[in-house]
Amino acid sequence: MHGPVTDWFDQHARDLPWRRPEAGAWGVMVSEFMLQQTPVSRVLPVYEQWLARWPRPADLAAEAPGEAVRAWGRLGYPRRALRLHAAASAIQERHGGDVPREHAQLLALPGVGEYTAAAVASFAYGQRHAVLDTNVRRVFARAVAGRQFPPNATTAAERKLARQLLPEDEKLAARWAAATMELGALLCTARTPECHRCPIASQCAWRLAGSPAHDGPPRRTQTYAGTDRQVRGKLLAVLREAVAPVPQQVLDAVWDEPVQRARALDGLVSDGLVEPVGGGRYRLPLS
DNA sequence: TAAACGTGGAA
DNA sequence: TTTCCAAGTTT
Repeated sequence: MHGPVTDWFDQHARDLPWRRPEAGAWGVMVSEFMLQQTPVSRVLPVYEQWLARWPRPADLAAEAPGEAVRAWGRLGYPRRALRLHAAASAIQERHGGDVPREHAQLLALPGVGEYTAAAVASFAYGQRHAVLDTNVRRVFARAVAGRQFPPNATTAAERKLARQLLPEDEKLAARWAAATMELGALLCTARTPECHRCPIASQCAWRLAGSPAHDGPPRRTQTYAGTDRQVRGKLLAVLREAVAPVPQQVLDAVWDEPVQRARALDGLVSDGLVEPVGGGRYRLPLS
């Protein structure tokens, strides 16, 4: 199935800015942080702003972490901004300002997990790594395992399968990784897959089995309304827009339940996303 | 291992 | 209107 998939990719791959040669490893890394749990369409404008403002890791490392949080805008999960800033600092201190090539060194950076380390090594440096994101896992679940959806958490069996399917040739392996991910993102989607356009529809185990509905344990869904996360989001939105420290009283206006509001603010402070400056005032972190 | 962690667009 | 979903990591 490799040929059809990589051929399809050559014809249909999106022209995304982080796929252009000028993006470099830093561009790839920034995009990978932003794309964690966030759609491409929302990442695009913020990515352009970040790369224009901080074209190298050293440029971001020289800024206050709060500026990263501010520039993160409404992408969500703002701890990613903090971790990307910390990763830039680590790259500056430990790697002379260059994004490391070694998977183990990438993995040691803040905010870089199994997926992101493999993605940067593969996409930026053309190395041979099994890149297992939600798209690839879904493609393999369907094409190989004959199931509609992969398990909730990545399993050893999935990693083994991904390694087995990885072409031996390094450059081909990197293309395969990008191609399987793109296939999952564009055609083999979660909700309404476009099997009629899929280059491996005739070999897909799930289709051949009659496209059976998901049976295993229910897929985890998350609530949001009324949670601490929603309160944190409202608090941080005020602080992102503020140019000066914000009085407690202003923050109090975003949520009426005082216990939950205090808990959310404490959480933001302990996460390093918010800095108390005394006198009951708060701001995005300067250090 | 499971829960926490944002946000907004599409179905 | 509600639910689902989006290139995960950390604890």
